[in-house]
Amino acid sequence: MQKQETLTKNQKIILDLIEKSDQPLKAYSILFDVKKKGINAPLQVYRALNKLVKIGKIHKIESRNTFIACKNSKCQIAKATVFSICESCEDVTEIHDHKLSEHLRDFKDNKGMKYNKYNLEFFGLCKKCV
Amino acid sequence: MQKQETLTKNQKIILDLIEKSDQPLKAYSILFDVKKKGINAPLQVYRALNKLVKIGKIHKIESRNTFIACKNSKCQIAKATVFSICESCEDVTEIHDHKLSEHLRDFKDNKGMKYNKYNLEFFGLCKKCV
DNA sequence: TAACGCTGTGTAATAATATAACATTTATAA
DNA sequence: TTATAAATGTTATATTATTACACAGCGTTA
Repeated sequence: MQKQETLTKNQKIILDLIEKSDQPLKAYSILFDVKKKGINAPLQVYRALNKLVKIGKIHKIESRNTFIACKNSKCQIAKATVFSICESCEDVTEIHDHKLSEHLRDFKDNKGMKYNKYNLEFFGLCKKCV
Repeated sequence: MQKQETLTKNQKIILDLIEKSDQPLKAYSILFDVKKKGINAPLQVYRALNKLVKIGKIHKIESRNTFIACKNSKCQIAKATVFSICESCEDVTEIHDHKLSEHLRDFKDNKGMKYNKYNLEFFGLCKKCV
């Protein structure tokens, strides 16, 4: 078990906000929203975001510079992430596919590289936008 | 066949530079390097980069905001990219793994999403940095 | 208790990445 | 030739993220 009780005030405020949104949020939109709670500077937001990413509570969507809560309770460390992104409406969903995860986890290149993490982003059009 | 002869002057200058580097380059470091060739503004660089990405000559490493040439002559459109990234020395290699590509290409989620592109980034430590 | 290391805080300034808006030019196609 | 799509050059600005510094809180341990 991870000790999630140890989140600090700022970290909790920001995690709460992200968890309440089903879509990814941008750092500066988070900043705007938490100003009423006394968080005033970008750095305060980025520090909390970095920590939350580190402990696997949220993920960063690299191609969009946004942050989304991890719904998978098992996913305690951000080692392996797969997202589906609609290029029209920007809707993002985290994918948990056992078979795919297996393949990615087991992947070996021919360079002797030691992997500890991966991030996969699928792009396309969702049902609504097709 | 793609008509690669149709690259414009700016596009050629920037593609040349990226191709000569075996490691990914940042937009503003490219800008610095091409100033002597009369390219003066960020937008000129970004326009060329975007075009080159679009036609598959280069790829963007999303987690690093850098651009790397595609060594695979078949890779004419940037639909499917896999990179290995060393978190210590930041060395980046493009991976072409047939089996992996098959799995990714064939991936279907349960949302009825229509994919046209994916990007996968593996992180770890390269031989030198282990 | 005191000294230390570690993590987090608050604040100001600034760096790094990327785009908007506009006028103009060049290339391609009808 | 005209028109139309794509690229250019330029200025300004938006967006994303970090550096630097002073300090507070907490657990360890000497």
